[in-house]
Amino acid sequence: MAGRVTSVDVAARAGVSRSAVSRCFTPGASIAPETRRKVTEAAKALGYRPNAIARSLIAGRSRMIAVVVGYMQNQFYPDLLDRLARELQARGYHLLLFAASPEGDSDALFPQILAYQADGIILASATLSSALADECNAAGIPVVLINRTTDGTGVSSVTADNVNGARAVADFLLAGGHRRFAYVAGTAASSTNQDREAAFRGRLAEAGIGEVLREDGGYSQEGAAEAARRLLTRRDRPDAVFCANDHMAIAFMDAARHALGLRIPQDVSVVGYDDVGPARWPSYALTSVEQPVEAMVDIAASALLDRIEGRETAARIARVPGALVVRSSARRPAAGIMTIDGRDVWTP
Amino acid sequence: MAGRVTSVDVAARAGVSRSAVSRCFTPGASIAPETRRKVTEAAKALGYRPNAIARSLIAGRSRMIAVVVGYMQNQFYPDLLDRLARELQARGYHLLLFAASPEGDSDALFPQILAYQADGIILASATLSSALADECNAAGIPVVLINRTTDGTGVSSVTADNVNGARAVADFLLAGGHRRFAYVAGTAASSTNQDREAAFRGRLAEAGIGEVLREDGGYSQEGAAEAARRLLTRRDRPDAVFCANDHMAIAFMDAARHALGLRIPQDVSVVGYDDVGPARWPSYALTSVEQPVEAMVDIAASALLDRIEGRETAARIARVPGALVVRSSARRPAAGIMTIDGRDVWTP
DNA sequence: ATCTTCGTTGCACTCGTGTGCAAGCGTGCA
DNA sequence: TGCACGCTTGCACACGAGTGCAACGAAGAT
Repeated sequence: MAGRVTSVDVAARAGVSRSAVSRCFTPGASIAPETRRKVTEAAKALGYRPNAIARSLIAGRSRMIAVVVGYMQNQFYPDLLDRLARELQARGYHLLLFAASPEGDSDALFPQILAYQADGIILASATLSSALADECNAAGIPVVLINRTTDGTGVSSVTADNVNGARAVADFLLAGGHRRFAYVAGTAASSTNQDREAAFRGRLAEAGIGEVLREDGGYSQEGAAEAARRLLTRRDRPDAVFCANDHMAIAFMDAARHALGLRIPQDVSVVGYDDVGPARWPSYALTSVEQPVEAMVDIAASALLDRIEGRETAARIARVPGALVVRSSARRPAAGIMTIDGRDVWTP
Repeated sequence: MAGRVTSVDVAARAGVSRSAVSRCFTPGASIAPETRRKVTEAAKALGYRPNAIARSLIAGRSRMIAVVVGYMQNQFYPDLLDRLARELQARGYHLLLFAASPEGDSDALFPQILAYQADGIILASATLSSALADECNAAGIPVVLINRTTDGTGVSSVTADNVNGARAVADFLLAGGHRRFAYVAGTAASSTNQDREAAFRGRLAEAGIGEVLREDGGYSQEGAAEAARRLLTRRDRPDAVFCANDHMAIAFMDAARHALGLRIPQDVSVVGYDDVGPARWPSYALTSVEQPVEAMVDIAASALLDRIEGRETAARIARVPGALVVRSSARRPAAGIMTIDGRDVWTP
């Protein structure tokens, strides 16, 4: 029962006081080398590990970060979670995972997060209600949103540079000679979706394209497949479709090919957003704007920990640029594509 | 600063002792209705939430379950994690997530799991070293392995019924008239891989097939693609390939089609294991043995919580059956396929 | 030899909550 | 009316560790 060893046991065996044991495990505390040796030895012999729970109680910091995720079908979120767990572990923090129910009653999570004294909270979902973020912020818990922004002040956020990303998609499709455009939307209320749609339409409008078809895919594959059926059976079928994320783009492609018998990109070009793993699978070879998971995690972790550890008090709003990775799901323009590190990238 | 409200504040406002506050939030404690009302009112007014950390300290139970995952590329694991988080939340537990490094030095996690006083631990990976499981078990922490078994006693495990699953694959491929078989292996040391391979070979041997080609895919897509290149460029190319999981089967199919120009299933039949989301995507339509996430999570959670809460002391070894879902990545036998709940299932 | 100084140590209090124990109170029965 | 019983309640201790404070000892300075 190694789990039941306390500092009292170690102190007794080492012949010192309990304070000495505590100081031995507290970096920077005043302790004689000889005492440290005795304590370390006794601790090892007994298999002693300081109880993080008790430490949290007195320190007022749990070194736990609550992470709330919505759904995991979109490979972007598992990747994010994986990186996040490693990054936080490396920095001495741990990750308390909460799954928000799809209906968005994530408010029920607030008391639980509070109860566990999480030092910070990361909301990783484009669709979570921002009420949770505001509540936590009001309670004094630093919050970082990933893949979403909010109007509430004091809340940090890390997103892709959706505006420039969506503009690049518009430029890329225009350069490819497309004429009839469509947008398959994610959840309309999500800021990420709004930014992508507005920037895409805006750039097209600058180029004189006023009409952009629109279908709501609700960030789901069923929604995207349905959108494909509706868009691609129109008489004035679009020849270029921008899906709000890869997860939907893949379902869109599958529906176009297998349900409607169309060829990609000959009959219709498809572009996604995220550049997740499956986008690279040869069956899709999806042209997509990358959302750099590593960079986003680094920034999110730093923003959160800087606030938790008091190095900074202001909220940080970060927009991370990502390349438009060109593969073969969309007609390629004659110029503007460069190969960088083995990837074809749109650089007009 | 709603987070700084303690039971002392609530007691003062309600005009009762701190004990009364505690009892108000302890199910089954002796407390008068009127007192409860006063406490509840004061608590609500102050935004009081019992501190789970302090509660854990005194109760000796943290109501946290450590979950260790290996990698998240294989969609099975995100799905598992998602279900697990919801199930544990529903039962009043929370999930402390640990990402094990791919090299398998997951032993560094042991002290951390111990320090946080996790009530139990779930190891969700086919490839994690069982040393961690044995250490936790020795420390008196209930352990459940998912997707892996171990020889160590006292450790519960939940796996698919790999033996019957792999046998079904062999039967299915034999019924489809295939002659030359190959197996793309996962990590050789994983019990899941061993079970699947042995059962597959065993069943084929019973049918008089002694030779089964083998390539190691190491549970990675790169490995599977390489395996495809090696197997499918042989003079005696196999006409039926069983991949140890869907994640590899998908990469195998992509390599076969796009790198080698083969048709599936005309030139080669492919069968996977797990029946993850992408297996259903029309581009793959992968025939695969299902690994029922919901059932596995239910069993794992019950097995763990029954031990934690003292209802049971023995370890439980569960093998969950899963159907062989027939799609079009493998030649279909003339008979033996039934449609159940909209799925084509192999039922010889 | 005496005083000062600095590093080290232990005492005791603290974090926020659960709970055994005994006292308090009200009620029902004889 | 008196007694016993049961439900409530508060006191006090416990959980396991961090830390300010004062005392202690050794070493250096005068």
